[in-house]
Amino acid sequence: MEQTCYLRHIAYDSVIFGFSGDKLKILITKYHNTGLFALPGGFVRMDENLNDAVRRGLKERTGLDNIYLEQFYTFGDVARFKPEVMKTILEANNFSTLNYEWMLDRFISIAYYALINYKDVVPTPDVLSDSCDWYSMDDLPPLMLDHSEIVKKALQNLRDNLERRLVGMNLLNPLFTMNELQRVYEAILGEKLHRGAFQRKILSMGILKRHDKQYTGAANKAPFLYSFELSNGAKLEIR
Amino acid sequence: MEQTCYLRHIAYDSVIFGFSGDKLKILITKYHNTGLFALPGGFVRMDENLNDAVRRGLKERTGLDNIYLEQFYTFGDVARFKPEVMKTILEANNFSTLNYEWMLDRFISIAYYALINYKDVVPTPDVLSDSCDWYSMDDLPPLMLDHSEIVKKALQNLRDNLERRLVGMNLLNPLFTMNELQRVYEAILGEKLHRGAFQRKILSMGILKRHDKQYTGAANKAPFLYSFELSNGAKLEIR
DNA sequence: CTATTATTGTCGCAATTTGAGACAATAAAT
DNA sequence: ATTTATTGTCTCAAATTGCGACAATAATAG
Repeated sequence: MEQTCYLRHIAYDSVIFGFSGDKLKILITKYHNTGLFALPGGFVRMDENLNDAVRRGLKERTGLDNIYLEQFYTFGDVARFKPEVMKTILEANNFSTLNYEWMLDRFISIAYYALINYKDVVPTPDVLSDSCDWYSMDDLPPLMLDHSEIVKKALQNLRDNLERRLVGMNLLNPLFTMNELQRVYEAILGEKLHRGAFQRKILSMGILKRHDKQYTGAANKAPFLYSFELSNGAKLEIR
Repeated sequence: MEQTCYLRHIAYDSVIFGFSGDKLKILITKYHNTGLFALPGGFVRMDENLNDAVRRGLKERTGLDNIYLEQFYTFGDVARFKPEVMKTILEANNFSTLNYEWMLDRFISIAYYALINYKDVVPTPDVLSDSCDWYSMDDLPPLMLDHSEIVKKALQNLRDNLERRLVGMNLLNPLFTMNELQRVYEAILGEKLHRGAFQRKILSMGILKRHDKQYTGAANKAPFLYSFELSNGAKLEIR
């Protein structure tokens, strides 16, 4: 983690979405001894693709490879330059600000959102953080710098892309019921959808493969399980 | 243009769209004595917002303020790091590579697209370029580095945003006919649209104000002129 | 002044998509 | 066997879209 290792002035932040208990959640880290909450982020090595840097960070935080990842905006206002904040974090961790002076510079942050299966993840804090935990989108702690704005824009982008790309299933198990999928869509869009119309629409797209029924033990008709599968050689991008 | 003035490793590129002769066009600059074509780009000052840097560059290139501008992607692959190219440009302009060594570093580029009224612009080359001219999207010269990819992605984004935001009119005069607007949409989407359906749809959105007719001298019914105007307090963002 | 021509604003109709409710099927409990 | 909750599917109305048609009209030609 030396100065020469990373591109100066460049950082990334990631909004990592998961779905649990009918709620859309994201991963938030908390820095040691500071009470500061932040999005998981990191820096780009000199010899590393930007996208690869983000995937590396995601791997460290979630243990997952092959995550659905989307870049959505780059934040570059001068107002986000607040060296005191970074200084606080470094000092709270007994990092000499001499060696890490480059971290006190102005940064531009490229923001990504990721969709992962909540169950697959054991959130792991990094060196500076003492926790990395899920928070419901409707119950986030106050975030440092402009991270609240980043989250807001991430959700906005996810919603916009929900129909065009077919990303809902990335938040679920490989096998899921129609009801689970609908609840994911409802959590993302923040509104109730009509069951019949939703089922009809999704099925008409021909991207789901139907499997055996799921017998949950509940006293009612068992739902089919589905997996995401392009039957014909259809492209992922709709339209 | 000294080293200390700009943020290292950070550049922007802009895809500036105009509409003329039923064609969608963009501005391309050509560097002195090199035969290299590129998108208009620039750097971010230490004390300057990223978005402001782009607007500053746009102002220099087009003379226009208040341009419709959209950030769409940040390109950060290592593969775009080709110091020879920049060196060629600097040497062709008799710029000492000593003073401009920072320009030979690896850069991450934040890409924007702009929509402007073709007629309003007198394209102006910068210090390093000997021309800044319009090129039809279907007849672009070979562009340096990954600039062709940037253009491709810009068009893709513009198309995706065309319905959601109502951006077509930014390429036209304040007063325009329905036919002109349709031709803009067709140029962007790259397909013919049905006249009746287009008119009905646009008018139903209630965002156009109808003005007097335009008597062109042609032997046919004169079309109405329209301007873009939100009648009720509607938001620009649709949906 | 009348006929012609090209283009415009608008309408009608069929086809398609969407919203909302209804109903039979069914897995498990009573 | 009956009840309960949920599922898959259907029907019908409402809204949207694709496509052609028609009258209106600005200028020109005769």
